[in-house]
Order: sequence, then C-alpha cells, then structure tokens
Amino acid sequence: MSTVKDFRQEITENFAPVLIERNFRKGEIIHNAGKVCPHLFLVNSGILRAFYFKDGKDITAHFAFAHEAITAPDSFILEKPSKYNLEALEDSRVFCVNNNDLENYLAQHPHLEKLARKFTQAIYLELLERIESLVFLSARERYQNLFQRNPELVLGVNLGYIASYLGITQETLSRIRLQ
Amino acid sequence: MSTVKDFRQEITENFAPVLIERNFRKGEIIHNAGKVCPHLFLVNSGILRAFYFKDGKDITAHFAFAHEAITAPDSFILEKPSKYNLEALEDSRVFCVNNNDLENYLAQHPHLEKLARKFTQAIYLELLERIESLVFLSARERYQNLFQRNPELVLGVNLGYIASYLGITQETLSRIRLQ
DNA sequence: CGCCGAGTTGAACTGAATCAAGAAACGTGG
DNA sequence: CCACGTTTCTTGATTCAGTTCAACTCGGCG
Repeated sequence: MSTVKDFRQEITENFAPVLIERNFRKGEIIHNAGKVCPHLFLVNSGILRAFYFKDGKDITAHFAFAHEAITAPDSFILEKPSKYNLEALEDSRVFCVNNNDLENYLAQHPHLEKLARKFTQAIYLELLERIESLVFLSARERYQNLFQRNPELVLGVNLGYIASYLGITQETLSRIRLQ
Repeated sequence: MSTVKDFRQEITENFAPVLIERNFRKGEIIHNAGKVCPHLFLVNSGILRAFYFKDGKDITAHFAFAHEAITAPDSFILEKPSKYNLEALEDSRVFCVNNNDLENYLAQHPHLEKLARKFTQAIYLELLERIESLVFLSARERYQNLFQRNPELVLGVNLGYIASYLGITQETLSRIRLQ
C-alpha cells in the first residue's frame, strides 16, 4: 500500500454501503465555492477538477483521473464553506461519499478507521511530492511529469487549466509543450 | 479544531501512555536517512528540522517548533528507509511516539482512531497551504510569512536551512531580509 | 594570530511573467 | 454547410525575479 490508487479496491470493497454511483456530464459543475462540500468523489472514469479564483484568475488546485479521489478539502475536512469549485472536465462516472454517512459508517465499523487513516496518509505523501516538484523542477519538467502520469489530460483539457495547476502561465505552457 | 497546534492538548491527553519524553541537544541528529524512522516527534520546546540531500545540497523539508509535529513521513507512513534526516536545531524537549506502540494503542482504543485521522487531515491542510504559498508568493512574501509564524527561527538558524525550505538560494534570502 | 564556516555583496545570466497582437478551433444560428 | 463571434492557443518583445558564480567580510575558536 503506497499510492492513493492502490487503495481504490480496498476502499470500494469496504465502504460499498456508503458509495453512491453518480454520473456527470462534461462541463458540469459539481460543487460551488462558498458552500460546504459534504462529498468526496472517487473517480471511476473521466476527469474531475478542483479550482478557485485568485485575483480574478481561475486556478486549478487538483485534477482527479480514473481511480483517484477529489473533494473540496478545506470544506470536507473542516465542514466550512469552501473556496473551491468542483467540475467535470469529461463525462465522468464516480462514487460519491457523503461525509456524514462516512462518519456514521466509521462509527459503526471502527475497524475501518485505520484504512481511512492510511488513505489520508497516502494523500499526504502525494502532496509532499507535489511540493518537491514545485521547488525543484522547471516548468517544462513539471509538465513532462504530469504528461507522463496522465497523457489523456493533454487531449481535451484547456491549456490554462493545466498551466495554473503547474504554477505557470498559459503562454509559458504553450511554448514549453511544442519544443 | 483546525490547525495542527489545536490538536496538541487533545493528543497529549489521549495518547499519554505512548508518549515518551526525550531531550535533544542542539545539533543532535535524531534520525539518519536510509533507516526506517519509527518515531513521530511532538515538540514541546526547541526546534527540529527534517532535511535531505539533493544533488549534494542540504534541503530543509520541514521545521517543527513548539507544539508542532515532525517525522520522516515517507518512512513513518510506509515503513521504508527514509530519505530524510532529523536534527535538533536547538536544545529541545519532545514527546516521542513509536509507530508500533501507536498502532497497538489505537488497536486497543479504537475510539481514538478518529482523532488520529483528524490530525492527519489537519497536517494535510497545512501542506495545501504550503503549496499555495510556493505557487503564488514571491520569495520575499514566503519569507515574511515564515517569519511571522516563527520569529525565533531567524535568530540562530542557519540562513541556508531557511532558504532551502523556502525554495530559494541563500544569496537571495540574504538580500531579501535586509531590505 | 590565521583559519573556517556563515553571511553579504556584486555582476552577468536566465527562466518565466507580462503585455500585446494574431491565428486557430469551436459552437451556434441561419 | 457555411458564416460569424467567442474562446483558446500561439507567437513576439520586453521586463523582472531569482540563480549562479565569484569575491569579499565578519565573527568565533583552535
């Protein structure tokens, strides 16, 4: 057990009773900033995106591809209104987990708490890697990494969405990827 | 309950049986890279630092001040040899938590699992903020943020340690802080 | 003393941002 | 199926924050 993806099967098996299947169409807004987001999404197919506005600019905080997870973390964790929006970038099939349902289920099945904790830790390690890539890698290297991890991203997703996720401007990304 | 510091009291109360008090002297290496780190440290006083070597350069991954936590996360979570070293930058008093002891204790007291999970989530949110500061803030702003959060850091800690934590060179930090 | 690590300063360089203008692609209605 | 407007992407010129490399200063400590 190391990456988040490795947890997918174990989680879908053990938390089946709290997973609700949902489908989103390309472009659909799944969650609006300013509201509390009580849902965690496990992507089965498609791509979801978390984004917010900073100085009027659309900033991508996270992409979730098949077998990955996404939510508005500030809100899901602290149960406060979120600064993030969630959006489907492709037609997507997901499992939707309600925070309350999850907590109740965990309260009834405490042996699953450890799995939930391990999952959180795995997500933590992913963020650590992202920090390292921001500190050490050039814009081009970060793009290449992302591209390697997810080639589909590049076909169809707005350049600007990818650029802000990488922490660079759209112009720079445009130049980078053609050389 | 939002920041990691807010958890300190709840954690020290509830996990008292697995907390071992230890003292480190300034400069003491607490953990060596390449070994598995089975310990999480809760700092009572002093400063600890996690660092590793990248291309021969000493890179600070994390500082922990009073009431904060630190470990070699890759190793503590995955139980693999760590790339991080841990070091005391000042004479420090800490609580030391052994991973095995913690897991056993949690297994015996499953009602504490939720607290452990919430703590992990709080740490996750802290990382998210660090990512944002890396993406949006200038070198000077990042320094000012760190300085605000911890003025003591600047008195005594090597400039190079701080610079690598901020993702900048020592020369840049030297210029920044005097203007 | 003289050395050594830590910090500062300077000058040249560079990756990426910014600002501005076009080109291409895309959807929508006629 | 084409025409038009909008959005997305590319390209160019300029600027700037931060790096790099190198030399120099300072303070302690043998």
